[in-house]
Amino acid sequence: MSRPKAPRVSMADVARLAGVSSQTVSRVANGHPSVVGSTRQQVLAAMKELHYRPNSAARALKSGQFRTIGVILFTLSSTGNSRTLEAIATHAALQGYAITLIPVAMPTQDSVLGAFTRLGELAVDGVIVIMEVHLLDAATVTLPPNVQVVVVDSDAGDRYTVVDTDQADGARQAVEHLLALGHRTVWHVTGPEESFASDRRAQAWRDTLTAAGREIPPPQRGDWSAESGYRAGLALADEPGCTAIFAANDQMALGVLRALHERGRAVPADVSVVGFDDIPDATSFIPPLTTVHQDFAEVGRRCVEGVLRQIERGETEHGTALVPTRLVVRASTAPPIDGR
Amino acid sequence: MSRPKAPRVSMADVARLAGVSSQTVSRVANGHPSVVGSTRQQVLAAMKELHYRPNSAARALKSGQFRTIGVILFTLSSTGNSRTLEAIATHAALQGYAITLIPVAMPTQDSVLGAFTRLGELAVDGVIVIMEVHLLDAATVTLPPNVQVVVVDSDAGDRYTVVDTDQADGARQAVEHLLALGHRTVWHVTGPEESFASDRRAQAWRDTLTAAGREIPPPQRGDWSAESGYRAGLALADEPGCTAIFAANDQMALGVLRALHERGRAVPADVSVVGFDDIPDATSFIPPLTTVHQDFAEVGRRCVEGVLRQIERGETEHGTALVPTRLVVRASTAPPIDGR
DNA sequence: CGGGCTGATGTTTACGTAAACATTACGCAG
DNA sequence: CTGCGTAATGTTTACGTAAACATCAGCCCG
Repeated sequence: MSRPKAPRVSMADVARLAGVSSQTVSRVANGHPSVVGSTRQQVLAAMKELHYRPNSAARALKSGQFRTIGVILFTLSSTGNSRTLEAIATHAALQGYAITLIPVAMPTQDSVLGAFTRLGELAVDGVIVIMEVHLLDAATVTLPPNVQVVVVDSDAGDRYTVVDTDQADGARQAVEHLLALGHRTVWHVTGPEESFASDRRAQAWRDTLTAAGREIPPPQRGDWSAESGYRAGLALADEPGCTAIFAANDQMALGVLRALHERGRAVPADVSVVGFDDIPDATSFIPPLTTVHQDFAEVGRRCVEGVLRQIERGETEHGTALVPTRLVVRASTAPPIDGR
Repeated sequence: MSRPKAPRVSMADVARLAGVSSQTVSRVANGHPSVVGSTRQQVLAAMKELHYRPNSAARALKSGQFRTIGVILFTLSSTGNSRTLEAIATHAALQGYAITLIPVAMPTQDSVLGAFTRLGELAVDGVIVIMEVHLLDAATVTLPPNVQVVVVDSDAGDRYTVVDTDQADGARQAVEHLLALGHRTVWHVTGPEESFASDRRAQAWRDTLTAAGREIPPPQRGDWSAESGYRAGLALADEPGCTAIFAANDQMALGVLRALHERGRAVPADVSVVGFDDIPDATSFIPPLTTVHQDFAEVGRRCVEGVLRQIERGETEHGTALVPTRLVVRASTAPPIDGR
């Protein structure tokens, strides 16, 4: 039934039908000016009749460009990654670039190295790495020389072009919001150790408390998952002085909310909770979550701009571009009950 | 600082250094048997020294195959899509295939048509469409003849190869679970109209109630978002006879939980709630959500298998492959309070 | 009125790979 | 010892496109 041997239509076929040379077909395809109107019409008609589609492999071979950007990432399960990826794909498409996904099975240097090795054979002009950069360091040696790199989630702005959310400022806003409400100090649930974003948020949390002259409670280590937030929340629910919690992402905040609920600590009456990310579901948490809004779309847009600038203009300017964040106040934060 | 003109290393360069012909290099690269050991070693050494990487464009031009699968989807914001995509990417990589993302800006026929037109020029051997198939119908005519298609979220098994979760059976399990607990009937919050998955779940809900001889309450229309679930939940909270709600996905269930909470209806004491998807966060809802687990990894794996079978063996067998679902009972369901 | 110039189109070539075909050299059988 | 077969390697060619160069016709200006 199906014909696997569908013969591909080439410029030569179109040229034959239109009665011109294949070079003229090429000129029409690329919008070259020096083709007279009547000829152009003939060629266009022939293209349409034969359903001509340019062969991207030949085009890439000739031009040395693939018009494709590779995106290396570890997982799509985190909201941040998948939303950044979506924004990247959208903006790349707008610029006429396709996206090739390069998933890395596990966040180990071996896996990353493997991904980069494969990358050498892949048809990409540039790469966006959504990953902590330390994992990338070992792999750098094998990076094909023509491939440009932009990195998210890193502080390696001296060696790469880095685009990231302004993690520190977001965390500062969260902590200051809680302090401004009158809380004596703020407890923190962190992300996993390997994450630069988590580090950065924790550091800013510490710095903001220090700057305000507040005590720094021991941080609870999480792993971004709601489950880990739940465990941290159970621990914090038993801390008598804990009236304000800043969770490093919304999913852990969800877990914290559940733990507090189970232990009979009311939010925000007894304890205030702030998250980070502003995932769409955050408005429907119980109660709706005060959180730090990240502009993933903007991060994606700047990533694409960054690689394209490198690819098309050969500019390799390193440095870090920070995308601002914004605190969104909902119902999970309130002043503490005095006299506790 | 950077050298944009890094000259690409070709087989000819390797051949020169190794003192053989480029054809011999090709044979070594492709593991052809008739190359004697010593020659092979020389070539491999030369490859390593020059950091040779095969040029995929040339290879594709020669072979007519790109070893790439395109994935067309509308959005990554839904858990299902992004997790299916991740599974697809992982399995494709295992088979030596890359994934090219083709995002469609809006779920309109025009957008889809545009995506498919671009597709013609893209370097892909096959396509996986994660989208309701009706949107695809208008675009089909422009599908390049060599490209194989597998569809998710559709009942078009007579015209395409379709892989999907067994939506109907999942919904049936959810409803039967609630009836078995003793609820008189089950109310339903649906997904958006255009979604086949939503239709299918709603249909199975209706059928299961009918088969049990129960009354069928008017369904509440949602759009997959937690916000829409919240609105539906507010409406249902005021329904006196409503003791059991089946939401067509977990996010809408989250919204329902919040609405019930705000109206003072306890879950599961007053009302039981069941979701669909089993997103990781579902364990941390208040209370932890009983839901229908979808095996996205398996869906992704079968999609890849399906396209590859078509690409590599030219088999174009249509039909629908259903991936089974499993009800996960947590704390959001319980028998109704009698005498209401 | 003719030479050169410009604009439209055709011809040649190269991109990197790999199939198809050609050429060695070596070993073994007659 | 000669010839043939086979295994190893080299040479040619084609894939589809587009840059570079070549050709041709018409027209402007001296």
